[in-house]
Amino acid sequence: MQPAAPPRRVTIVDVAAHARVSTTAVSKVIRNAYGVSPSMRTKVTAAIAELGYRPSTGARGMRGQTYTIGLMLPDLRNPFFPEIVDGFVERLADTQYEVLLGTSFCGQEAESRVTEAMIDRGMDGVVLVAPTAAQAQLNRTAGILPIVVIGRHARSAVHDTVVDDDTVGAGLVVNHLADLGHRRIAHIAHQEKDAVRSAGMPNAIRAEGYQQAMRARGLADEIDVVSTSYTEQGGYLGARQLLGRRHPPTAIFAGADIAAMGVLQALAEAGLSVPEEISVVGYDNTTYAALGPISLTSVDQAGRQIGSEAARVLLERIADRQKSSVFISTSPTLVVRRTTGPCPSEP
Amino acid sequence: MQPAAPPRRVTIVDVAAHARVSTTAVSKVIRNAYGVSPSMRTKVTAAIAELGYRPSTGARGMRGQTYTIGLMLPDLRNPFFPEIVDGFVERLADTQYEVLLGTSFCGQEAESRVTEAMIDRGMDGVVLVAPTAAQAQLNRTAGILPIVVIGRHARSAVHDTVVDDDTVGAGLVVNHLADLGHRRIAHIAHQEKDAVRSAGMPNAIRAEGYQQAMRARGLADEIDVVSTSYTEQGGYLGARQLLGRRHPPTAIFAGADIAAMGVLQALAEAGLSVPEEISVVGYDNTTYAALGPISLTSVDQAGRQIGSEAARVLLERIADRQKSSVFISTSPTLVVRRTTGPCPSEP
DNA sequence: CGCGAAGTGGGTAACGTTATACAACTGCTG
DNA sequence: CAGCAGTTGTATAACGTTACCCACTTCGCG
Repeated sequence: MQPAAPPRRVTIVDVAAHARVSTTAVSKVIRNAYGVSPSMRTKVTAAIAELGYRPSTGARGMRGQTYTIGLMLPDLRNPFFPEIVDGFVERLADTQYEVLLGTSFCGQEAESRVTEAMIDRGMDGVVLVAPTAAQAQLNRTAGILPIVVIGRHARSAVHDTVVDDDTVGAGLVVNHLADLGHRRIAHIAHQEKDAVRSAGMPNAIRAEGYQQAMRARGLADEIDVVSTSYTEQGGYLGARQLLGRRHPPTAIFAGADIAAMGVLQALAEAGLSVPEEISVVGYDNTTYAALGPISLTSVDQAGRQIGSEAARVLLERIADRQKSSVFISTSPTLVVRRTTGPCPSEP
Repeated sequence: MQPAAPPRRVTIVDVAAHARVSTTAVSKVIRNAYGVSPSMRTKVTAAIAELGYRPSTGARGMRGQTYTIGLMLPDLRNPFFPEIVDGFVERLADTQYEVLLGTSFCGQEAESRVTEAMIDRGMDGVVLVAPTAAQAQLNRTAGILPIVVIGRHARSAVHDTVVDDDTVGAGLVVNHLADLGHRRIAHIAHQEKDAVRSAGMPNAIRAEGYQQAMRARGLADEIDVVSTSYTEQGGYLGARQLLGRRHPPTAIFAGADIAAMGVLQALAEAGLSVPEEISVVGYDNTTYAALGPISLTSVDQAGRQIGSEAARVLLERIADRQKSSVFISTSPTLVVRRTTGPCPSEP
């Protein structure tokens, strides 16, 4: 006895035969195209339901749209990205579009591989979150299909961009700490291997914004940047370095929450209590920051909003590929929790 | 002046013309099919490179494979899932397959929507991580395309399954705590709305395994299960409930790390020090647990291995759809960190 | 009543790829 | 040297859908 033969999929032809109409008619109905009478619609809809028909995306793609949008994330562990995804998917919820995700695992090569894969699969549009590809490469991709770039501060004429204003975010942090009386506020930055790449990337902007804000508060002399990486390890090493200073900072602004975790660990090992002896701030307001036992003051990037805006402009561009490109900048907010407090008075 | 017309994509016909061979020949080369001479291969490969040709997945799908595999995650925030993805993708790295991700946002409806979307897109196979669909539904899907189910303990004759042995995992926790002298070991479980659904799901197995292990250690009388949910809030509420007992537990086994976060928060608020006064254990060994300031003892599910095994069996099934189904069970390990310690002596 | 416009349905030719079948050629065997 | 088995390349027909065009009906209006 053979195991049940793989049942052939129901096609538009089957539906047409069942409803005793042409395939063209069925196609019109499923596309909501012009030229179908109500009675026709009823008949066809019924046939579709009875047969459980679902259009083949592959075949559709050969003639036009696939109703599929690709969203590339650099990494699945940073809890900030799901915020973007939420906002994005929510916006697309009552459209016909489906969202499929890809991840580059923070690698250049995988990033382009995934991007190409999405193009090959006929996606109607693609969102690239914090891509590391060269701008020229992004422009080339934008020539093939509509794309939205999230998190790169460079403007492009050929694709839309959505960013969070990291300059403002860094300013929020510095002002908050300065308002608490801190002067020796240090920053832990992420050092990109490739310096050229780094320009316009969030990490560079944050470091820049930090220095700018310090100067604005008359703290130019106190500027102290340690360049490691946005990792727990990077934060740990950065903090160790800062604690070794002749005059250690009274506040540390880590460029990312994950780095702040390493900072907290280093401080705990050094026997320093937070925030009594030293304050710590992160960036991204990830779920790490919100965890009760951590309760880290952080900058919230309005990820949902970013995702939502990205979906909006992508749909607009899919509808009109000639429209001029858009640059959207959202404003971050500061979430004060329990790792920041008044500057301890000097002994 | 018109903005550059969307350049038509290079097709197999273009390659064939450029290399002065038939499209069939090109097709054979890109598929590594039988019947191509070395010289032909060289010619075609060169033409492909020169033209930058990439096959259209949609068109391929109409005749056979799409070289695409779908991986559905219930949620993007649980840091355990990326482990599975890593192992999965790694295994597929040197195949032609691309992996695209989908997420159900822990919702029944979205789960089936995404699954259907993957089927419509002609995926060659799909991996479902901790799906909530009824078993009958899973079997139906398995009739359409190869699927691997991760995390459901029920065996199926029509699809492959990979699970981590949660019974063993719960046993590791209980034994570890009992070895430390604890007797009043409580468990915080996840209560599924739909009791039927719950059977075979990891949460149910963990609770069951906990009770089994307690009995095995002669602690049957101390069994104490609080049913809330695998969320920070759930852990918090569960812990509060346990602390209100006449004889509060000296150790709490939360069924998931995220719940353990809530437990730690509740303990901190109650002024109890961990692990001196009370021990806490999580499950999943997520990145939360590994964070320095948290340092939670947890059960590691070998996510990479699960993903890797899933990829292996999926490829096998794609190669031979008639092969009999496989049930793979991996063994968890206990990662001891700083939230567990000896049972405090009674005052 | 004639005629155009609007509305409705269908026929057909793509879209880019692969599976199948087959033709042409090679080299070997008896 | 006939015959046969491999080997190598090609022609062709799908696969499921949609865009385009055309035919037919109905209706309103001069």
